Amino acid sequence: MRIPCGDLHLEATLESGQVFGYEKKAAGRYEGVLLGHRTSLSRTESHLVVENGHGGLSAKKVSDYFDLDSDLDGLYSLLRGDPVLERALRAFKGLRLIRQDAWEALACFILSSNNNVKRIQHMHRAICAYYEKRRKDGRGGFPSAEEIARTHDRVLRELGLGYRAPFLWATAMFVSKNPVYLETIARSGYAEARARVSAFPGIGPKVADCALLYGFHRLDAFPVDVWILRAMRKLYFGGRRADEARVHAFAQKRWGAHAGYVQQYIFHAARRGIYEF
DNA sequence: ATCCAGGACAAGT
DNA sequence: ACTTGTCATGGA
Repeated sequence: MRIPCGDLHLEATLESGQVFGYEKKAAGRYEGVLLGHRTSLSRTESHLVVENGHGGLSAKKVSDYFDLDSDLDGLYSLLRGDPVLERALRAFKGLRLIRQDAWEALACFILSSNNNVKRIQHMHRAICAYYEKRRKDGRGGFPSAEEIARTHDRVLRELGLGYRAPFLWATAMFVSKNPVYLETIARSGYAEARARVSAFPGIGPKVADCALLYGFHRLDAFPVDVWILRAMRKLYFGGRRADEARVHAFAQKRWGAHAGYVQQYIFHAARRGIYEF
């Protein structure tokens, strides 16, 4: 399948810490389970190339997944008006926020606390492998809340999740017993949605923002992790030790509905050494 | 070996 | 309201 798209930075999109299920197989080529389908992803100059052996994926679903129908011109003009953000734009224009599965995003970012991207990817791979192996059908991808809730949390520890295992298990239990709750969150305003997500065990303000941004496409969410904190302190607070809450409030006031995208560009630029800390 | 990683949480000021 | 110690685990 070939999808016309001039403005998608595939590498930045898949490697900027918003999804953990894609492996780079070669320069510019990735493999992973996209909306439940095993795929290989790559680009030409003008198209996104999706190889999907078993079928079942439509161009529209993929286009929606990569947010390709959203016009980013408003974001780009905002980024160009700020010398700090302009540098990130120049490096990673076409970085897009994926509309990934809400449950998977929620689960993955429970695993992200006090952790690094490489090991989160490793945990994701271990979890998928475990559940794929014990399924009757050959279905791939991240386990549903029901599947995880059915497992003993000792299994999750053995998969290497550490102290996060009981957090993930308890959240899976709640979500599987309250199947419409994620939709309730999706319909809530930002503050209420953030409070609801934060009520899950192992989810505080930062992970809640990640879940809202990546799992619910709430573009006003602004996750403040250690990278964002460092970058924002240096770039916007003159090196002062502003805490997470102040940085969060500053970003939402300054960037509003674009805060989530701004965060993604700053985060990736900081991690890739654009701002040289 | 010690420190750090897309933090959360409880306990102590 | 703000600071501190602790929680598994692997890589640097």
